[in-house]
Amino acid sequence: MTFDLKGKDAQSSARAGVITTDHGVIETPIFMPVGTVASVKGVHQRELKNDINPDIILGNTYHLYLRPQIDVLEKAGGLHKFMNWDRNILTDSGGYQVYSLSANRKIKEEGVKFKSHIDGSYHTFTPENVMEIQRSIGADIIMAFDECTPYPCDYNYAKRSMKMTHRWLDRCVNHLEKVPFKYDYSQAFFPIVQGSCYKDLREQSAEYIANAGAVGNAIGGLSVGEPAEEMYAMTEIVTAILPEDKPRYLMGVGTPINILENIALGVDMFDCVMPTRNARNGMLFTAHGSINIKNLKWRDDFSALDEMAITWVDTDYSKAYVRHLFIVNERLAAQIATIHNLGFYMWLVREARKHILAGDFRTWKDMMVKQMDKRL
RNA sequence: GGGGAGAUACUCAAGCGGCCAACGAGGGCAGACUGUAAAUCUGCUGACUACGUCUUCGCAGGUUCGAAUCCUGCUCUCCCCA
Repeated sequence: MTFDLKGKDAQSSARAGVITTDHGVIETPIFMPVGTVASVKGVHQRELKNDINPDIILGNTYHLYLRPQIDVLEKAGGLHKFMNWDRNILTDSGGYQVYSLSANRKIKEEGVKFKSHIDGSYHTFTPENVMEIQRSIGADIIMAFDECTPYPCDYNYAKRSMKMTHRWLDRCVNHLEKVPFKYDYSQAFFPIVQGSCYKDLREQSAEYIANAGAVGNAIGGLSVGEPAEEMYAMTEIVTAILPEDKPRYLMGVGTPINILENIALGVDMFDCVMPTRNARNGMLFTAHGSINIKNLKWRDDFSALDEMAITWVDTDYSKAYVRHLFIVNERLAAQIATIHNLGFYMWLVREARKHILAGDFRTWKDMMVKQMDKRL
């Protein structure tokens, strides 16, 4: 994997670059749609490719390990072939499940013991076996096994957890050297900065991760309930320390505004379930803020779903019709909303890239944030 | 014509003397959702001059300190027999 910086914003720390892998190029800043269990929920791969057109999507180690299980992915020839996606894939390591499934797991130095939410069976994830699993899944970018700490998080716990995540990182790196690529393309490995919302811990962690010398670096443990200002403060501290010539991935972020603000702080990659999950729940993101299309006020509004017409669903369907589909619980509602939301997120980061290259990102970003902050 | 069952809020449906403005489900309205245990979850859903007051459980009377709940009559619905 390589990363070439193509330009920097004249008004902020935003950058535009190109990541190149064996599955193609990724123009940054990028938003990566989340496809946890080998599917970006609600859209066909053909729609994803043709209408939304992301350079890279996400998969999840924990969920794919449980179903369809690793032997199936190996027999299929890797996740790309299994799901018929020939562009880039990044897999999260299961570190987020350490946080989100906290009721069903136990953390030890050796690793994390999970109780499967599907059949109650017990499974242990260690830095070592997570690396092996990710080799078998075969994503282009694989993530270190970490602990995503909750918010708020006691300082001493955050510090201990961060240090364990660092030790786990060393174990991931050491073990990865012993496990060759399983398919005919290479994989890049990203370590993850932790440290909760503590400035000194974030600095320590960013330095530790920077010293690991990876081809790309991630910031984890944010967007877990902290105020946006704290998130930005942490990102700013970390991006100042992480190497400039490597892509920076802010995990799990976020709202359209979160993304623009973090691009301004020097983040290159984002992923979030928000455009897909919220689409299924009737929330549409637009350049003028988000709307709940299920609300009564759209009942007889026959105007285009979104005048911006970023994707074809925006003009093929009216607000009243899509509201009706949600009200009568038609699956088509979720499909239309998902294409719309992902289309909007992709538009947002592409537009950001243009403005970075033009040198006026900050001005554009401030205008967009102001515009999206007020609801329709 | 005879016998039986039943009428409860927008709908379905509990309740069968006081803890009932009335369980539950649906529907309706609104909110939440940030490396997906989420096509999910939460709240509200008789009226109002709203920590209280008022009008509700087919209709009209009655019994009782007190009735959606008991009694009488009426209206309507459904089932069985002729």
